[in-house]
Amino acid sequence: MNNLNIYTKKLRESGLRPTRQRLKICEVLFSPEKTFHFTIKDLTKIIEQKLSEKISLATVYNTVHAFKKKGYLKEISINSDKSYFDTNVTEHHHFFDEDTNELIDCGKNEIDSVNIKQNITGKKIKSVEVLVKVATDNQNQN
Amino acid sequence: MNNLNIYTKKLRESGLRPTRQRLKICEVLFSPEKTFHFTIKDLTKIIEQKLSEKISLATVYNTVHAFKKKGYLKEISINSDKSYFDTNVTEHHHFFDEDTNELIDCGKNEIDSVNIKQNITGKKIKSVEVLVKVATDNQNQN
DNA sequence: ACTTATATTAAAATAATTCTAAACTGTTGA
DNA sequence: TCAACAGTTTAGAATTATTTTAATATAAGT
Ligand SMILES: [Mn+2]
Ligand SMILES: [Mn+2]
Ligand SMILES: [Zn+2]
Ligand SMILES: [Zn+2]
Repeated sequence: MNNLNIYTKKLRESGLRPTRQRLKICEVLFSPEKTFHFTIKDLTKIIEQKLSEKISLATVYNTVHAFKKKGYLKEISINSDKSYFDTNVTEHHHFFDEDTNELIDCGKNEIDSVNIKQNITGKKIKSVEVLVKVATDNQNQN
Repeated sequence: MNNLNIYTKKLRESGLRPTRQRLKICEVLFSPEKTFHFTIKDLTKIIEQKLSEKISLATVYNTVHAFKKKGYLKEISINSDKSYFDTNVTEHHHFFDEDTNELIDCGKNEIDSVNIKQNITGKKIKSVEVLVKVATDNQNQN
């Protein structure tokens, strides 16, 4: 079974119609061997470059949100004014390079599992994630 | 020495002129006994309510960024399209209530110190913070 | 094929934040 | 004391990410 059929099946199973646009976006997001992080702008650029197809910005937003809702993408909290998304949907930690604004996965085995002693009444823990900010040593004294 | 003099001194020492607006904002941010989290919108609302003074939105932004640069405020990474600020500038962890969008401090003693085994070549760790997302148990299946 | 619910689209709307450029004010030193 | 200047405030415009709108197109079931 080729990728297209796999994506078609995956989408149908999620109750999402396998449209031309969604299949193209699946191809871009899920065919790379490695998972990666991206912004909507990044994704739009990749689509423009790798595909002959033009996909409207609204559709890119719609699709990314639909995929997130289905659990095929994760949104990452970064100190920034734009959203980052992650094709690695497992719970994991990140390094954030403040010099380059680059987000780097941190292997689960690189950080001991975080033990939380406190709990919020009536609330359940949905995720526990660590963000390690890094930068070059020369502290910028502006 | 009253608060105003303290803030005046603090600002002067930072190379910031103790203007009427900055002193008012200091009062709002730093006189409460407890630290707290806020957005620019929150702060603007507090200023409108608690103070006779009107402070322009641009000045609120300018001041918050100036205070952040001087280390009197911290910006918090939340999965959202607006920035949260924290008057607690010590390194600490947070709970984020996904139902209410509320940010709650997690005592340093409630989470064991996080040990990072990986390191990024040429980069220094600037901060290590944990974000615990919580929500009511009934998972929303939308 | 026909129907209908879904999806795509361009364009407009929204919302947070930053920029601009003019007016204002705190500080300094003659 | 006060002129001069750098730093600050301000309203409003600009920018940017994201969402909404409403019209058109398409997938899927009959
Ligand atoms: Mn910012
Ligand atoms: Mn969002
Ligand atoms: Zn990741
Ligand atoms: Zn806090």
